[in-house]
Amino acid sequence: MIRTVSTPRKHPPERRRPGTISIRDVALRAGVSIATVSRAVNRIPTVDPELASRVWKAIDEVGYLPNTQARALVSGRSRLLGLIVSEITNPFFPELVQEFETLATSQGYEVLIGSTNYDPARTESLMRRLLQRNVDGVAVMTFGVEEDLVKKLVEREFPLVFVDAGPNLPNIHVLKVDYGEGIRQGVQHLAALGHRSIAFISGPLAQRSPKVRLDAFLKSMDELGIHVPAEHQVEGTHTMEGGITAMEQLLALDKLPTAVMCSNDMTAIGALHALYRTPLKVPQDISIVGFDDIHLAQFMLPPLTTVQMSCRSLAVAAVEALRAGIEPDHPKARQKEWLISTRLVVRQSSTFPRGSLPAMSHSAQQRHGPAR
Amino acid sequence: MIRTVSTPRKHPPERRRPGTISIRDVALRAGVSIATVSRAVNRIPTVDPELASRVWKAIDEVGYLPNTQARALVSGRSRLLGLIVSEITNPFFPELVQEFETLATSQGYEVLIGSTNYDPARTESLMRRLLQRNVDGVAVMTFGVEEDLVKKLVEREFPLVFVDAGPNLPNIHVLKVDYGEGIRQGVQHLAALGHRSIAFISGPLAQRSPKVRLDAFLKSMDELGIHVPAEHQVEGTHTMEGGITAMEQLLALDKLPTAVMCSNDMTAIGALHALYRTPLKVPQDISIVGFDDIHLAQFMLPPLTTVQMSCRSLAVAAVEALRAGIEPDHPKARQKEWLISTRLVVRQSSTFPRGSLPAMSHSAQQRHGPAR
DNA sequence: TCTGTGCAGGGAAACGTTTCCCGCCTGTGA
DNA sequence: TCACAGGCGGGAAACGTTTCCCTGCACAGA
Repeated sequence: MIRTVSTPRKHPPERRRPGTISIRDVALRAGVSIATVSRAVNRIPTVDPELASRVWKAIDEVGYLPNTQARALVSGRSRLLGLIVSEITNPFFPELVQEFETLATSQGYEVLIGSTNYDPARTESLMRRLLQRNVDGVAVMTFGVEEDLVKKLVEREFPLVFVDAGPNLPNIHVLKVDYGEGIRQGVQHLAALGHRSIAFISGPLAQRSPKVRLDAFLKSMDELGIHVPAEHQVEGTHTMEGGITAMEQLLALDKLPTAVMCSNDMTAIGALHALYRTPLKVPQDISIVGFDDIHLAQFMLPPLTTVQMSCRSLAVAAVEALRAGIEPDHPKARQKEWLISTRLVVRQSSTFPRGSLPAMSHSAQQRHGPAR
Repeated sequence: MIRTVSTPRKHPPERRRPGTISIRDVALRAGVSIATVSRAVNRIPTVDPELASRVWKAIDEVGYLPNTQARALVSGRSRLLGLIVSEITNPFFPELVQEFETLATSQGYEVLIGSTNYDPARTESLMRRLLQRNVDGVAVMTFGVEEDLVKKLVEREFPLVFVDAGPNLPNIHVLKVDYGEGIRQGVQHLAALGHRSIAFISGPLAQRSPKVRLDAFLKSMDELGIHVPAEHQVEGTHTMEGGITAMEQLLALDKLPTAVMCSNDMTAIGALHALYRTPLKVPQDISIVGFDDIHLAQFMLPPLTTVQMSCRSLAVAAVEALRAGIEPDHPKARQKEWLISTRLVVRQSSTFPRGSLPAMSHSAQQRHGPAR
């Protein structure tokens, strides 16, 4: 090692974790230069197979693991992805996190998860931390966080993935969820069963995605020529508590709707709970349809009819879109929008309204019939 | 800059992300050395206040954010904590993750979350990734993963936190959950109500924590002199599905128990669902008691009586124990065990067994009475 | 045999910090 | 006024990689 000007330091500090072994140890043991070790590790094809195998043997013997931070420092890429969700305790998100994590790690990325809890201060600090950690890209899966909260990331031209809508800028990818399709299926399913009085419990309408879901519902109803009175549009919070409260509002009406669609499954589950406390039976007295198809949905009583938005598709698209933004020669680097489809999953929380036998075939009637 | 031997490189590669600004830019702008900037940023008191404020002004103007990887590389500390859970989709864990994350980030640490999904291969790769990322410490909150899966971490003397039990080595901290206390309260609660035939649905007994919970139950029953026949100990999986299956096993018995304690809340919720499909009423015909007190528990029908293990206490202890292991002069550096208490939360899924009025005061009877 | 070409592999720069070490400046005491 | 002590701040080493550049060797062609 060549020293340039000053005298060598007297007491080189022992900062390394004792067990840590570096590329230098491998090079020493294999009798090659560290450059060659690096090339072998990164599977550069020009390295002599004989040398490479000596290197791999040495790596195995000393138990070498490349230091990711040094790698990141020099290569400028951290192989870290940020994943921002609204609240990790909402059961939809762990499922998404799990899929995202599995995909990302299988492709050599690590995931830093942050939940905003709808708190701007928390989001702000989250952004700063992600920037400091030099994440390669961030997926903002919040279904409607204010965009200016992430403007720091936008400014620095980070690869970003949004759901539903995002600023139209380079490096910004948007996962377009096709709410229309699934929600239309849901509305038509209820209409086909004979429902004409269908209420909707929305999410917090200040957010983008809940608004879009409500609009999709109203549009589908309009297509069928069914009027939705104002008192049949109730704003919830996308939580079970919100679903309970909203359902109680509907229950207080003079004339109950015969079916209720909900903006997400937790809301629907809340609605079910509110109904359990009444003499009303689901689905005989009132049909309930959810949205998301979280794992819990199929275990409800009755199992919840719901519109499925596949976590897996969302995660796959998010990871692929991020990689497209990160890796310059990715085949889909220019693709800005990624479509996520939704579809109805009919279970047992929906049937024909009491008293009005539907104009449908016998088999369909059976299929939609009550569970117990 | 002094070059030693070779000629300067001709085309210094442009690897930096365009928007990135380094400590050098700040130093330039503030007219000080990078050493001074570093000292100012780290609030070293010897730096002249006048200089420091110039530095902070410059930092603000250029929008400087220290690069964590470079910091980690030189300081040997990544300020990353690993958090290993069994499966993120089990509702207990997101609550824990949220608490842990909030605490860790408020103390300047970032969290890398990994779920093992009970898959050794996945765990293996998880460990390798954590080591490569140079985490400062790892909390293994799996309630019973095989210890040899983490032996790489143990070998390298990483600060580690286990739940319930771990190898007795330096740098290993153990969160001792006092299952006994809460479970005894649960058993005594049921016994006081008059139950003598109490079944237990355990978790997977190959794991450590489920075993400990079962033992605590048996011990408490033994203390009361109540015999537990073998067919009243059913092994579940700590999932809702497991709870359903296990409850169905119990329902198939000639003589039903009058109460069932469950090793976790998801199991209890599964048991409730299995019972909904029968004419039996909870709690009038059979009492159900859970364990964990997840958020969902209070929204069950009826709201679930359960033993609370505070996520928050667990997270607080885990983070503090990790810091104790990481920071050499932490006040509690020598503390190896951290006690987590549990306590019964009485809701409405437990009451006296049908037909046998309990020998208790009127007020108590009312308190434990059926909800609806 | 000599020159030219290609390429594998080694030396060292660079990434952005922290921190050691030393020089210089200021202030104090004789 | 000068010597000396103390402390602030700057220069540069070090962290563990990747990758540039260049050397030296093998081999081919004349």
